[in-house]
Amino acid sequence: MTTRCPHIIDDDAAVRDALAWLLKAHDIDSVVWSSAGDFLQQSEPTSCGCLIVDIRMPEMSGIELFDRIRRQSGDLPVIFLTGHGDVPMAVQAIKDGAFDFLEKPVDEVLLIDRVRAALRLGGERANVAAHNQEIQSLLKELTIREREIMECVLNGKLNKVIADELGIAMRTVEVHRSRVFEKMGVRSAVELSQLLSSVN
Amino acid sequence: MTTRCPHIIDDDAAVRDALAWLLKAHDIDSVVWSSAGDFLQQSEPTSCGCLIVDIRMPEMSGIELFDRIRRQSGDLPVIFLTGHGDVPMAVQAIKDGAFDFLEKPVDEVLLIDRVRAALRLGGERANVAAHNQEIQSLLKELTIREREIMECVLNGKLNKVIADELGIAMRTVEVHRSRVFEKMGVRSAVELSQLLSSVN
DNA sequence: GCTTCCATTGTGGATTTCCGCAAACAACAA
DNA sequence: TTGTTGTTTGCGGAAATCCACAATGGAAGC
Repeated sequence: MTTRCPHIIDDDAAVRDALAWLLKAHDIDSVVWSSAGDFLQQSEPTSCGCLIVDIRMPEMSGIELFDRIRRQSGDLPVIFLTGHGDVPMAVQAIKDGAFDFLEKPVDEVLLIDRVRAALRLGGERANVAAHNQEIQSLLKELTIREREIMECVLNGKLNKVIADELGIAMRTVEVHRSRVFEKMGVRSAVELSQLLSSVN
Repeated sequence: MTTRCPHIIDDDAAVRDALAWLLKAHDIDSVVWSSAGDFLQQSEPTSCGCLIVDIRMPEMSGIELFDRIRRQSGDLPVIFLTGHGDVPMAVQAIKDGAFDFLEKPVDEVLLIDRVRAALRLGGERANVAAHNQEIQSLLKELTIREREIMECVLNGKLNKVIADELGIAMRTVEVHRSRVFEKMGVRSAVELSQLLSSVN
């Protein structure tokens, strides 16, 4: 929830400074990196609102970087910049979930617009991710048995049925069920179902 | 559930016949159209599994067609073919939800692969759409009051609370609630919640 | 050995849901 | 006028949920 801003990755110092300057001229602070590796290792995950990546880099290509970001930094909106892009590359990037794919020289107005949109989307995604994170940590608090009972409850089974299937007393099911609700912070099976519907 | 196959739209008879022949050589039947308008007006919606569209057409461009398909025929996977495509066009197409964007001359193996994938996706989408259609038609059977009570139930409210909020007797709520379950073909609030989670 | 956590079960009562049977009232169509 | 549909309500009982209080046994950790 802090100051999420675009991070620029480009091996050409002149280019990335020009980009940063352009953004700054539109009141957008940014962070620059000279390589994808530096970004992945040193960047503060919470500071990054979107990525602007030059696709023609030594060491690690933008596409390759994109793959790693998917795993590490969650789903950050990535704007690819390229001087030598072709259609298949652009298609693949977008299909893989890139936010945009722009050719250099890029129209300034267009770029600023896309950066703003990417930051907006990045913020939304971060919120969703944070929410999912909360749910996951709640789920982690459940014991195995509780998770088991929860599954049954989510399948709409009655306590009696669950008790029968698991070969335990109904009272036990009630206790687990109650504890699941308590730990998950809900008060009914419906709430639980809706809470988890966004995750699963 | 009948024989969904690719539909080819191209104003050049030689091209579309060549495409149809190529597909046939791989055991894929297809239907050809000489214009987007013809397709939109005359095609049987249930016969179409995916679209192969040349983007350089008179009358109506592929992009324009794509827009109309979105509205009319649901979400059919669309493979764009183009001889003069550029990166921005491709990016826009994919972002708008096109299945793929291929440049001519297209590699035969690649095309066949993409067509097969598009057909597969088209089948899945058709199933999902059919399922949603069913749910929608079920929802349409509900009376206004029933929908109202359903909303409350989905919010996890107890009958007592609902009755209080709506200023009616608890028994009335029970009746509506019961009828909602009956009409929607579920047996509990949880099932109802999960049934609707995919739609809403 | 002791503590903590987990799973288990019981009793008993309050609350809620589920449901059949019965019926009143209004709006609207045949 | 008659019939249908939607909304409303009551009664009463069976079934299920919710919950406080109380307790046992096993496994893991200190």
